[in-house]
Amino acid sequence: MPELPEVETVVVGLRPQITGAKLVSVSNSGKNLRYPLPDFSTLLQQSIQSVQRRAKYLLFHFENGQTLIWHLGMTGQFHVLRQDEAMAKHEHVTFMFTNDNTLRYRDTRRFGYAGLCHTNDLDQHPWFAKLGAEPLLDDFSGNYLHDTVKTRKTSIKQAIMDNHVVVGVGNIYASESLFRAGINPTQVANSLKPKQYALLVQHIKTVLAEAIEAGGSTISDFVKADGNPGYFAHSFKVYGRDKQPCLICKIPIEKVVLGSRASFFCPRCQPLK
DNA sequence: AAGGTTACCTGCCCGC
DNA sequence: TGCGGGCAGGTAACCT
Repeated sequence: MPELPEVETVVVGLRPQITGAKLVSVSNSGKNLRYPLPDFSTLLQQSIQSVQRRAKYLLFHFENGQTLIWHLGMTGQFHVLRQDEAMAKHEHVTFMFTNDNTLRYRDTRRFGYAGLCHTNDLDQHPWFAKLGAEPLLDDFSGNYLHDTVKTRKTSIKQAIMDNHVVVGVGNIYASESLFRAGINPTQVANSLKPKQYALLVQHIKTVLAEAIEAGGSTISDFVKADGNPGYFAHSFKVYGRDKQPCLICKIPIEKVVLGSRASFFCPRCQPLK
């Protein structure tokens, strides 16, 4: 489900609701997520000091120097609810706080996963150690992208969806940023012109920033922490628009499968070179 | 080392 | 109406 803008939206929504809250108990459905859940007992009686995003992970920093790391997978959702509100279908973890609030984790497909790590050791954690650049930071540049994919013969779309290259760009925003940059998704990653790497980087940054501004993209089940959908899906120019007219040149948008992921592009606006 | 395939899981939509 | 196949926003363990 969530790419970087959706995770950022969840973090921004949760932050004011749970920062400072002291954890009193944790319960779970008994079903595993992608991996077994961590032992939450060291977090009991600890307050959440801050909530951050890194790549597509949520980070909950606790006062004892531990960080709860959480990935939403494809269908993960967090909701802050009162303690007396009933457990929803597919709700798998419930965190109870001293202020009568609860943080609930729902995940239909259970591709989400969580882990615990000392905050100072986050960079060495296996989930983070090999990650590429954060797309919204200045070190993600045309030169960086060019240098990072110079040995890659895969498609440019698969390259920008690879966490080792740049984090947070999933299937939707990969197609959308390539359209904006006028680059064909099937183009071999190391064959772009220098200016195209810079252009693509610029468009990845702007499309992600615009999507964050819109509260993310809701296709079927993404919801913000307040339970409402994000609105960026209305701004899709190619994603899911197979056979519909290009918004620029009116010829039909095409669909191609790359790395077993659907990819959408305009053959005229994104010529293969 | 890069790249292809498979697996994890549920729900929905489509065609027969 | 029912069933099977394919597909869905992600990641990583395996192979070659």
